[in-house]
This record gives sequence, structure tokens and C-alpha cells, in this order.
Amino acid sequence: MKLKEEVNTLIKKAFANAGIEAEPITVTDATKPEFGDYQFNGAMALAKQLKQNPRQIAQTILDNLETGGMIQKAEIAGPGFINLWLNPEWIAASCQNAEENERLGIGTRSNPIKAVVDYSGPNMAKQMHVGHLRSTIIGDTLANLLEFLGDDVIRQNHIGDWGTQFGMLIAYLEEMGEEGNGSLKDLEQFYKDAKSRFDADESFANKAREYVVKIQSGDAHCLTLWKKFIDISLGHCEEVYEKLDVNLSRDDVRAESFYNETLAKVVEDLDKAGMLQESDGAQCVFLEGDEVPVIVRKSDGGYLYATTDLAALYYRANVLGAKRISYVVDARQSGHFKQVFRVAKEAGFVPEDVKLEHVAFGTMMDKNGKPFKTRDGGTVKLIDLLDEAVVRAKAAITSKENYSEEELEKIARIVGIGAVKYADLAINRESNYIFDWDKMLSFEGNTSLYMQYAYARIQSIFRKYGKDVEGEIVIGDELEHKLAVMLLRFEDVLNKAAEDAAPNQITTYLYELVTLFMRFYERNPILKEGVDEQTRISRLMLADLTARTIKQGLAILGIQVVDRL
RNA sequence: GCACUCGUAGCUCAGCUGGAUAGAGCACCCGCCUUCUAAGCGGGCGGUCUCAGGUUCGAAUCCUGACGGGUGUACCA
Repeated sequence: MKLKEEVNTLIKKAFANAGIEAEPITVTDATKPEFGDYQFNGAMALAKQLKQNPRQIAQTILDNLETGGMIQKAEIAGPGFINLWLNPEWIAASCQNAEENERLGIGTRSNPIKAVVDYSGPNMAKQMHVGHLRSTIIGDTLANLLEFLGDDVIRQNHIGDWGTQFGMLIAYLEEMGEEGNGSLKDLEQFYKDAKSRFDADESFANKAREYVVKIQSGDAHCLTLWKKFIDISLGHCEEVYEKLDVNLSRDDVRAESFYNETLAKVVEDLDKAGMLQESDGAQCVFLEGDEVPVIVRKSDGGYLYATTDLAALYYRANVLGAKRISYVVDARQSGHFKQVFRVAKEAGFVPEDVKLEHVAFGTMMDKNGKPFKTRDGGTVKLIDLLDEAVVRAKAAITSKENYSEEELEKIARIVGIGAVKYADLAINRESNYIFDWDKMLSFEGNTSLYMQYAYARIQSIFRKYGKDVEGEIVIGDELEHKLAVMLLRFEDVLNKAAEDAAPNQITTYLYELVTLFMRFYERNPILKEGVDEQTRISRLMLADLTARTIKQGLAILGIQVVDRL
């Protein structure tokens, strides 16, 4: 339910009834329990405009407020705040409705759009490393989120499969023959071996250069080798996606090479639009106010990634028909995207009404605040990091319960991978973040384990209860009131998170929800003796709604839950 | 040099479409298990929100400047 919107509607009506012309500012969540559930702070702002005392304006708004069963109490406080308390019966009915609804009462957009989310984007010449983690999971979350809200989401994995390095790699692959398949298991090593071969042997180097040209001109033999190489490399990525539980498949791949044929046209169209200038032999677009131009064709005739990105933008806006195109890419490329977006709009490659956004994120750091590396300074392979997460998770949970080996493996995987993802998603994506195993796999604070633990506890209650729950939700005390309102806020949070492309808004919400639930759980017994049936049923239903909200929230983050922990 | 970005408790971070006494977790101290999972809950300690101005009835939040960290800055992606 769009709770805030419903409250806002009442305020808007009050404005209309009172004959106040201004558009009211939106209500905000109450900052303190004693201020109710929502507060409206717009009276103060209007005071000057209307030349009236703010409290008087607040009173006028109150006099015209139709509470409609939704608001129980509205009070003026301080200089002119209006504090609003939701009616417990209305809350109960709304929760009841959510509980009986598959989607927890959350609607799908009335105006869904096509949304392209570009994320992950690994380089085929190398193994995926920790640097790819954030793009992959933030992008996946954004895609899941928009999809859940009803948009038509098109996932795009813009893999790097084109460029001079592939000449060297396929020449080496050819030389290795059958053996090559095996040595490709470690792409990092394969790349190094190929490179040293390239540096040591002039004839090999020449062949490598020749192969670059041959791939680009469509030579069948070289293309076969290249395809084989890409296929194996992509297989490595899929292994990572599988472990990470990310919704990316081969169908989502639109590689750099996919745009190869259209690059010349991009330059041509820019020329036609009169935006092209030659500078030092390169074809450039000079944007007003920018020091550096966007180079779309090198002096040697080659194209650059700005050209590919322009081609991709054209394809996404015009062929795919996207109205929102989100690039989940490292913050260091913000300058690049700012320029490319401008060029695309000015050249008319992308219609004015299409929203282009760079969903930028910071760098992953180690405990000392330095970029995250292995002990010898190399990059940390993503697959190794994920495997370690599972091993650590296993060690952390083994001591608690007697699981079967199979169960242990399954839970460790869900818990370990979930911890890695959650720790990343819980941070405001713009800032750099410190990677810390101990913190990540702790059960305390804002971690995935805390949510999963709460979920498991609720499942445990239902196992003990053993019957179907049917009845009515009744809001008993202040804690249940807070919990219920929090549950109803879920849709607002998802919508805001989608608008801002900010997964951490979801984690913050889940953490607050679970904290409230834990308090509720401590204080309001459910199955214990002395709880009357009506109260028990109501509390069970609130617990169930909480569990389902946790499950849904985590699912959007790409994290699973377990029934027992 | 120029541009972007960040600076909140000892540490890791929320809060930033301006609102009432700035919030969590960790760490440290004190309480709570014979009944729903104590991987939990309650309480305490801890802040001139980097600094200086400005706008405003009201600023951690907006603007300007300084200082400090990070990043980018024409033929790599």
C-alpha cells in the first residue's frame, strides 16, 4: 500500500477544502514516537506566503481534514507541526488485506515502462574479480526491484569481448590446441602465458596482430577460435552468477562486438548532425563547457568505448524502446557517462523523455582503506571470495545445531553468499566501502544473518503451532502499532529505492522492521500459556506478514532465507 | 591547474526533497534464559555532524569559501 500517498491525499483535500492554493509539501515519517506516525511540516513554510501565523494555518488545515477512518488523531505541536496518528482499526484492516494478498498488498505500476539495466559487464580476457561484485549485485537488485514493481525490465550484460588483446589470446589458444581447453580454466594464467609468449616471440606477436585484423574483418577461422574463447570465458562468469544467485543468463548478453557493425554509422550520424570535429587526426565531439572532447574515432581509424556506448544507447532507446536506461558502473566513470549521455541526447540518438542514469558506486577497500587486493598485490578473484564466504559461513553455523552434511552445505551457501551481498548492498552505493569478513558474517546489527535469524524464528513458531492461521488482526499495544505501520510502509520504501536506485534503502528498512519485530517478539508472547486465542491469532498473523516481508525484501536483494538456522 | 566526490561517536555506517532533544551496530560497562531459537532483548557510556561564513522562523541536510581524503582529466575499457 502506498501509505504516504494516502496520507498526502488527505492533506491535499484539506488544502482544497480550506481554499489554500499552494501544493502541500509531502508528509514525512514522524521523527519520534510521541509525534505519532506521520507529520506535516508545511504550515510554517506557508506562513510568510499567506501572511498568517503558522499555528493558525495548521489549525485551518486541521479544521478541513477529513480523516476518513484512517487518521485517529491529528494535533498541532510546536511552531505549527501537524502530527498524525493512524487509526489502529484502519491499520489492522490494511495489514489484514496485505496478509491475505500474495503480493503483500503491493500494487504493480499503473504506468510500467521498459527499463534497461546494464550491469556486471565482465571482460572476457580476464577472470571476474572483486571489482565486478558491486556492479553485478547492485544491478541485479535494481533489476529485481523494478521487475517486482511491474516495469518491463531488460537486463543487459555488456561484456568486453572485443579489442586487440583477443588477437593474442586466440593465437595462443590455437597454438595450445586441445591443451588450451584445460589451461583456460585459469584465465588469469592463460593471459599471462599468452602475454609472455607475445613478448618473447616476434613471429607469435605478428601473428597475434594479424589475428586482430582477421577477427574484425570476419575471417572464419579466427572467428571460430574467438567464439570458442568467449564461450569458455563466459562459462566462467556463469559459474560465478550461479554461485552468486544472480539473474543473468546468456540471453542478457549484448557484448561490445554486438555493436561493431553500427559504429561507423554512429560517427556518420554525428557528422550529419554537425557535431563532429577533427582534432589531431581523431574524430571528436567537443561539448560546450568541457575541456576534453569525446573521441569517437581514433586517428588510426579505430573506434573507442565512447563510440560503442553511443551505439548501445541508440539500440536501447530505439530498438529496445527503453524509457529508463541505468548503467551500474564504477563511480570513476562518471565523467565518461556524463559526456556520452550528453552527446546521445544532443545528437538525437536518445529521445528527450528517456531517463539516462549512471548508477555509480564506490570502490571496495580493505581494512586499511586501501583498494582490496590479495596479499601479493593481485586482484582477488570473485569465485575465490565467494567460496571463502561459504567456508566461513559453515564454520560459523556448525557450532549451533546438528545439521546433516547436506543441510549444512545448503545453509552455509545461502548464509555465506547472502552475507557478502547484504554487506555490500547495505552501504550507500556512492561511497567506498570497507570489506571486512568478521563484520559481514557477524549476526549482529544490520546484517543478512540478523534478518535470516528473525525469519527462522518466525518459522519455528509456526512449526510449533502446527495449524492454519485464520482470523483477524487487532492492534494491541504501541509496539504492535509500530510494527504494523512499518509493515505497511514497505511499498513506499520500494518505490523510493527504485527511484533513487538505492538498495541500501531496502536494507535499512528491513533492519528497522526486524528490530521492531524482535522487540515485539520479546515482549508479546504468542504461543505461551495465558495468551487468549484472538490475541494469539492476531500476533501470529503479524508475525507471518513480517516473515513474508523479510522474505520478499531479501528476494529483491537476491538473498534467500532458510526455515531453520 | 580544472572537474567530480566524500568528510557525522574510538571503529564501521544510517540520516541529506531543510523541521522538534542527530540515530544504529561494533567496542566498553550493567541487567534479563525452568515455557515461542539468548545468533536475542533492555539499560549505560560515547558527538562543537571537518572548519568559517551565508540563506531561512528553523541547517548534518541548501549556497559560497577553506582544509583534509579519494577519483577523473584526448585517441585503454
